Amino acid sequence: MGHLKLYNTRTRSLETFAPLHGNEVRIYVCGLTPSAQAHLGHARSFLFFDLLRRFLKHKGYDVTYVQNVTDVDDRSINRAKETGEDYRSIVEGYFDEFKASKRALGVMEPDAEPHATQYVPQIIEMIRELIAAGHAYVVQDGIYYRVSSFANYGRLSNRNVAELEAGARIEVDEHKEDPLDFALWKFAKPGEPRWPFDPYGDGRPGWHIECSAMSHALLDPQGTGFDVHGGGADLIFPHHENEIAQSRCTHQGAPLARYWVHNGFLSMAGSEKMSKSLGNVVTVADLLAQDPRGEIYRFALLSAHYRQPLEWSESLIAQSKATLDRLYRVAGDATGGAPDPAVLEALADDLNTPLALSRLSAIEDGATLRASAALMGLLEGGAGAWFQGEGDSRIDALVAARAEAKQARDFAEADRIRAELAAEGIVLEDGPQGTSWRRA
RNA sequence: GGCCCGAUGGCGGAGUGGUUACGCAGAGGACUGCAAAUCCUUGCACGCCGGUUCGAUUCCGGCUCGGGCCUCCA
Repeated sequence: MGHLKLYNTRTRSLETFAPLHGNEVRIYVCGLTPSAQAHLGHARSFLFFDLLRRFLKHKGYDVTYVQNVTDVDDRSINRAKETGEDYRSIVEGYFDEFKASKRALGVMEPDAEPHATQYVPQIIEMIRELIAAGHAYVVQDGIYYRVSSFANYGRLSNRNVAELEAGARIEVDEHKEDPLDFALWKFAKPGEPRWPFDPYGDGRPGWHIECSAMSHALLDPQGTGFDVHGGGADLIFPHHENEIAQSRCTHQGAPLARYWVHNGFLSMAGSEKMSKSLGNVVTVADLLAQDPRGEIYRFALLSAHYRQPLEWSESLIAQSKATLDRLYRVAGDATGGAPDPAVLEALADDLNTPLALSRLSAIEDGATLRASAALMGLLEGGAGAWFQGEGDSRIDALVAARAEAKQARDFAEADRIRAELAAEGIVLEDGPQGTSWRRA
């Protein structure tokens, strides 16, 4: 075991992880564009990278984790136009909601959460460099990256430019030299948010350049590359391909990141990838309304390997809840254990969480179980919190009344009380120390 | 059309060239006033067709089916 093996999209193989510099691990994950409500699929991605981060920290690495926020884009601007609201309040609203969801799932805060609009100077600087080097050109509606100027374009996603051009749709925008060229800067139309960029014109950054500029500013000021770049599998092309093109051309050709890590998608049962446009979304808030124990959903999301598709269903939730219930019973209130090597080994194997979760089930010692589960951010609540709720005097009174009835061998009354509680989702368990209760 | 990934028992989901995943659900038993929880026992499997092999769910090829990307996307 020992070393982490991680699947690298760039080489399409499992590699043994080693940091670029000493004990430092620098991770950049493409975050959210909060111009619409985020859903569970987004949560899955950030939950996975949270796990990677926790694991590397556990391994003793000094991890810096950066996750950006694309706080201005076409969609938020359009929504602002429709509703008359400021695009910033739209973005902030969705972003705050999503932060709450992440908290509920036990996802740690990133070390930095740069917003694109805070890095406009750095973005502009990078665009200037690209123009100066002949990698970008200015036309009527914006500034574009010249894909043909970068020989390695397509390397990450295993595509070649000729095929991409053959398959490219006819662009509405005929200002570009080539359909594959992408926007670095979009000139502002009347009423749109704008930042000055002399001498070319006011406007806003394109999506791809934001990530190149922010990872450079926060993780890699030397431009020699950082360790892990992550995101959803749908970002491989074109987003990450474009980032590489931009960054390598401004960093004397150094690779942008050593490991490229991508997670698979979440779908609804019998459906395609979860997405707003298909209307098949579930939000974390929806789930929390059903059962506020966010850990259930964390567990459920970890039950499939991160690169595999995961089909979300009611039965997955029920299974996760049942398993977690049992784990909490085994864990009890034990503390001070060390993680089980078998769990560590499973996680070291490309974060094989389904295997790690099954290893967890085999642990009999409460302290070991808790320490092992903690690696995945699980079982972090007290056993009492999970089972008992927080001392409800009404329920306690009913339980006491039932005990009396039992004492008097009035089982009809005892069962009536039990049924009454069961109707509101309270399950009673009689043990040697008396009766305890939990929420079903 | 191009590129990529997957196909395991009722469900989720590992793994392996020849013997057990594991969890949830189910069945039987113990315990219980009856339950619940717990413990014991237990049934159920490797998409199809070829090939390699003494032997393949595991390796190779083909096929079928499913998913993803090729346009904004976690």
